Amino acid sequence: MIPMETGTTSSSSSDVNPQLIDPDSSLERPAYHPHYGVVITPYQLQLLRDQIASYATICLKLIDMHKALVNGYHGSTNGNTEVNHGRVPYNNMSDDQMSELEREGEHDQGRVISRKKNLVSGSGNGNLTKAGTTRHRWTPTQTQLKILEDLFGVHGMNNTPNKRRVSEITADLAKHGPISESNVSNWFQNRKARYRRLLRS
Amino acid sequence: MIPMETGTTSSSSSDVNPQLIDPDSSLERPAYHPHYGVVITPYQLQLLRDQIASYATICLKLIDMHKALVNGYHGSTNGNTEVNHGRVPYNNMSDDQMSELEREGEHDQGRVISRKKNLVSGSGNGNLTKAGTTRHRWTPTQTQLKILEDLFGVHGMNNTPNKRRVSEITADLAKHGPISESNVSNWFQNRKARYRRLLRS
DNA sequence: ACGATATGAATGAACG
DNA sequence: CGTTCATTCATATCGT
Repeated sequence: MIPMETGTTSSSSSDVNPQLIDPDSSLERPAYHPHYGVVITPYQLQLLRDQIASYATICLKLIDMHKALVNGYHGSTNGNTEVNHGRVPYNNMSDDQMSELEREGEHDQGRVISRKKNLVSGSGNGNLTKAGTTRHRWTPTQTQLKILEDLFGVHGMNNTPNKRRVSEITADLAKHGPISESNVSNWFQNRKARYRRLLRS
Repeated sequence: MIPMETGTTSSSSSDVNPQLIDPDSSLERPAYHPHYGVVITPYQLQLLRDQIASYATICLKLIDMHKALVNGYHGSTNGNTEVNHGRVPYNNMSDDQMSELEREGEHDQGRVISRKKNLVSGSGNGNLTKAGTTRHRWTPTQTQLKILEDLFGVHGMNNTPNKRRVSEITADLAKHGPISESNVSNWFQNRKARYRRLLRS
C-alpha cells in the first residue's frame, strides 16, 4: 500500500517522537541541542526527504489514475510500483559524459553539454547511443534528479527558482554530473507544466 | 495546492546546504553537531513533518476516491474492467533510494535502479494479453485503432486534435474499450512523429 | 529463451 | 506558460 514508514500524525511542534523519524535505530536518535534545538542525523534527514518525495510522486500518480478513471478506464499509469514517474530513471549517458564523470574528484561545474541544433539531428550522424557519439539531450543523473525533485517538492509550483537560484542549483548539481543552467530551468519549466497539466482537466 | 515550504535538497548525506532547508531564515540555521550530525530547529523539523502529514492525508483521500471509483466502475466492453484489485499499486521506493544514497560520493552514472516487481498484477487485460499478465500499457482495441486511424487520415498531419477534440475523441473511443485522454494524445503524438520520420527518410 | 520490431509513454528542449 | 516536437525508454509481440 501506500508507504508510510514514519508516522505522520502529531502536529505539536514540540513533541518529537524518535520513532517517527527512524523507527528501528536506537543508535541514531534525535536529541536536543542546547542551542539549536533538535538534532537529527543526516540519515534521518534523508529519510524525511525521501518520504516527502515519495508522497509527492505518489500523489501525482493517484491524481493521474483518478482522472483516468473518471474518463473511463485508463492505461497511462502503468500499474507498476515504480514511483519515479513510471520511468526507470537510469541514464545511459553518452561516452563523453561518461568520460567526463570518470575524471574523479574533478567537478568542473558550469560544464555545458554541447548541444546541436535539432535541424540536423535526424540524419546520418547524430545520435547513435551505442557508438561513441554525442548525445543531444541532457539526462539528469540519479543524484541530480533526486535533488531536483526534492527542490521541486519544496518550492512547489509557487516558487520557481529565479535566475540567481538557478545558478546556485546548477552549481550544486554540477558536482554530480555535467549540467547547464538551461538544463535546470528547462527542467523546472517542464516539471511545473506537467504537474499543472495533471491538476487541470 | 500541496503545501510545501520546507527545504529539502541535497542528496549526498553529508552535504547539507543550509539555504536549501530554510531559504529565508538566517536565524534558524541548520548546523552540524559534532556528534549527531545535522542540527535543525524544532520549527524546521515541524515543517518537514507537516509536509509529510499533508501528503499522507492527500494520499489517503485520493485512495478513497480511487477505490470508490474502482468499485463502482464496471468497465467497458472487452471485459477489461478491473483495475488492480482495488489495491493501490504503488509501494515505497525508498529502499532503492536509500541504498542509492548510502553509497556516498559515488557517481551514479549508468546505474540502473532495479525495478520493483509489481505488487499487484494488473489482472485486467481484455484483449491481447494473457491471463495473469500485468498490463503495463494501453493497447487500443481494433475498433479504437480503426477510428483513430480514420481520424488521423482525415485530419492528417496538419490537424492535430486540440484538447477539446481529444476529449471528444476519448469519449467516443471509451465506448469501445478502456481508454484515457492521455492515451489518445499520445497516440496522435506518436502517429504524427512516426509519420514525419517516414517523410524525412 | 532470444533478438528484432512495433508502439505506448516519458521527457528535454524549442516554439508561439 | 502552455504546446509541440524530437528523441529515448520500456514493453508487447513475433519469428527463429
